[in-house]
Amino acid sequence: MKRSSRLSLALHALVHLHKQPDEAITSATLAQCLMTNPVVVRRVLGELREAGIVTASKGHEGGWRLLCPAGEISLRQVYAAMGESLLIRTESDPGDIECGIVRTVNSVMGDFLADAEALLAARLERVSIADIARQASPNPLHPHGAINHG
Amino acid sequence: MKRSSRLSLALHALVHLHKQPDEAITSATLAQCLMTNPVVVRRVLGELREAGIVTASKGHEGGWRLLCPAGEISLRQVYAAMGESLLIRTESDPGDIECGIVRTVNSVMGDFLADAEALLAARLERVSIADIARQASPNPLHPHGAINHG
DNA sequence: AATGATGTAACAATAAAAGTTACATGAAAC
DNA sequence: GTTTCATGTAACTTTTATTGTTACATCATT
Repeated sequence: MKRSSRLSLALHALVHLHKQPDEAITSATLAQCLMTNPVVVRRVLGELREAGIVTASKGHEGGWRLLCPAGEISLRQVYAAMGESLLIRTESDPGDIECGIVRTVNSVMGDFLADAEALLAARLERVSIADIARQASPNPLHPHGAINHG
Repeated sequence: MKRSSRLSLALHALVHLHKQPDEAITSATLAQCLMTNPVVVRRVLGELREAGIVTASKGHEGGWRLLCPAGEISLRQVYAAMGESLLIRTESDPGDIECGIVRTVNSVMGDFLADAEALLAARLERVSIADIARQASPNPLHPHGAINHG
């Protein structure tokens, strides 16, 4: 895994959980699907658990499940749950603050980013996990659309 | 300096150049203002030079100057010149591409980010370096800022 | 020529993210 | 109640991106 891809990981995992609603999926299995480590999966899904999107059960037949239908899980919820921003912070060192120009640049960019953040959230609200799953395999009857990837 | 702050650095430098239009400012001087290193300044301003926003002259009395009035330099131009995105890339490893779900997640997020990028650019277009300079230290004598034409 | 600036390569230091190991905790099966 | 298997989490290592630094070639001006 290379970049800041926790959001991607989360979305990917959620689609898998959506596609297999009958039984819980373990971190180890998901890790194989996502080509990463079980602990990384737990870290990411742990945030989704705290946000009430998924649930985890221990022991035999344990693992992860969705807590609500995939059509009701918006990307905005997932995004918010991850506690990270799609926007890069542009602020400079606190030490620079004594310079009025730096303060203003930080302020202008801060306002701008806050604005942009709200805009992004509004757009993410419109897409659900089910939308992604649908797009991943539009027609389950067609062979290459219906493969159970993993 | 901590984070991805090249855009902030660029804006800060441009405001300084705007405020001292009579003489060129050296990388060393700017580095002091921006609390960073002369080479870093050259790297950042070098991109602005390639974008036609500033010019650099060598030798005695050399340094950096604006190529056009600060009121005509939009943050979008500066943003584009930096060749970086305010949006974090969310794609996973190329190795993951064999999985249809990963492809779809990457595709969905890619489309979304491209869309968002255009939106950000449109908003950055509306703010100029002069706007930031004005906000940093409003000039009581010239409330609208002196247009440096020629 | 001497001076003083940029341009750039090469490397070091730093910080952020992800990967890994190890183990405690809890739930279900036997 | 013991065993088994899963999560929860801490601690550490590895990797990657960014920035900082040094060094020096290049070029313009005096």
